[in-house]
Order: sequence, then C-alpha cells, then structure tokens
Amino acid sequence: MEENNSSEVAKDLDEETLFVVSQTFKALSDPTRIRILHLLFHKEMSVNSIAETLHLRQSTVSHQLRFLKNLRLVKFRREGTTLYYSHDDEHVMHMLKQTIDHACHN
Amino acid sequence: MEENNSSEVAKDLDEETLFVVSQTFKALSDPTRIRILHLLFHKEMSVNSIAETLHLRQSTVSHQLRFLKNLRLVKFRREGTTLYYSHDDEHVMHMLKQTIDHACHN
DNA sequence: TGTGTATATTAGTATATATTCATATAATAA
DNA sequence: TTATTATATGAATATATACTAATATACACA
Repeated sequence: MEENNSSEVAKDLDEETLFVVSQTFKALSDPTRIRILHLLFHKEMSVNSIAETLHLRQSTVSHQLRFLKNLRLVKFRREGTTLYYSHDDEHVMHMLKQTIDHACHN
Repeated sequence: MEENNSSEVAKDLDEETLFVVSQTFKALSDPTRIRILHLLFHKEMSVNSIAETLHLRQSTVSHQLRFLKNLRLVKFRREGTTLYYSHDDEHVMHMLKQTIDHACHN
C-alpha cells in the first residue's frame, strides 16, 4: 500500500524543481524587480517610463526586464521603437500581491 | 473623490515594505533553504538529522536555520542538547508548497 | 542615405551570499 | 570535575548579484 507521494514522506526535491522554484523566488527577492512588477500590476509600461517613474537608469531597468522575461514573468509588445512590457504569470503576481498586502498596512 | 489606494494608481512601495517582501522571497530563493523547509513541511527535525538527510554540513544547516529563524519562518524547541526545528509561517509554507507543486510534475 | 529615439548588450566594479573550517558554547552524563 | 554530544558562531573564501557607463542595435522618418 503506497501513500500518495505528497503525503507522509518528504522525498528530497529533484534538481530541476529546485532550480525552477529557487529562480522563481529569486525574481521576487530584489527590491528593484519588486518595484517593476508592482508597476505592472495594472498596466503595461515602456522601459523608459518605468525608469522615469522609479528613478532608475534605463540600463538597470532593461537588465531586470531581461531577467524577468527569461523566467516568463513578463512579456512585451512592440510599437515602433517602443517596447511595452506587461506581466505574464498570474500565479507569481498573485503571490507578490499577497505578500505585499501582508507586509504593508496601508 | 479618492480611489481606494489599491486600485487605479500604483503608488511606489515604501522602503520597509520592500525590505520585508524582498527578504521573505529571498528566504525561498536558495536551494538549500528550500530543501530544509521542504523537510519541515510535515515534521520537526533536529539540526543534525537535517544535515544527514540532505548531505549537508552541520554548520551549513545551522547558518541557514539562523537565517530562517531571524525571519521567523522557523522556530525550535529544546530537548536536552538537541534542538528540534519546525516551520513557523503558514503563509510562506503555503507559497512554497504551491510553487513546488507548480514546478514539479510528480 | 543619414539622424533621432528607444532599447539591449557588454564589461567593469562593488556588494551580497553560501559554504567551509575551526572553534566556542551549552547541556548532559559519568 | 571531565568527557561527550549537539549546536552556534566567526573568519575566510569563492561565487553570485546588481548597478553603472559606454556602446551597440533596431526602428522610424526625413
């Protein structure tokens, strides 16, 4: 008689799962990325407008957006030379929102 | 007429909130800490048994447990010279579990 | 073709982090 | 007391990370 593997005995996690999970949380572990994702909660924004709004260098924002894009947490659409970024992972955004609500009492 | 602050306009997050949120996710962003917390899902465990189970040095486990304890993600009880650690934050453990389930298809 | 604008990339640097070894502390038993 | 066991701590090191300045690329338009 076997138990369902998610109960009773904790198997060690396989390497791929560990990597994906740790990378996901790493994305949310940096104040700059949190601020960027927080901006993208309700609307899409261009790289420059994100930079201006948050008082960050264009280069800094672009680097962090690449990080988030690699994890498929954001996506973009092009309009001329402007790239509009928006969030692309409901689960992660929900976790972020909940944790922010939990942390700040506004 | 003011909107509820959580709608329409995204205010920038205050520094304290950013710190708390980023630290919370940082706790979950390291494979070693994930493995430790994963072990503590269902039971309490001593430092040495965690180290043995995960094939880690006692020192490594102790350092990471201190990190987790500072964030109040784990607590411990003493029995003689042995300290039994267990998880102490349902919200964080729930996020971790969900993200693991989402990442691995076992 | 050139010019201007928006974004991406590269390389360098400073800081943060995880691990390890060696040692310290704490509780217990003999 | 001394010895033993379990855990914590401090210092050193290697790696990872975030930011910046400078430059490259991509697109639009004259």
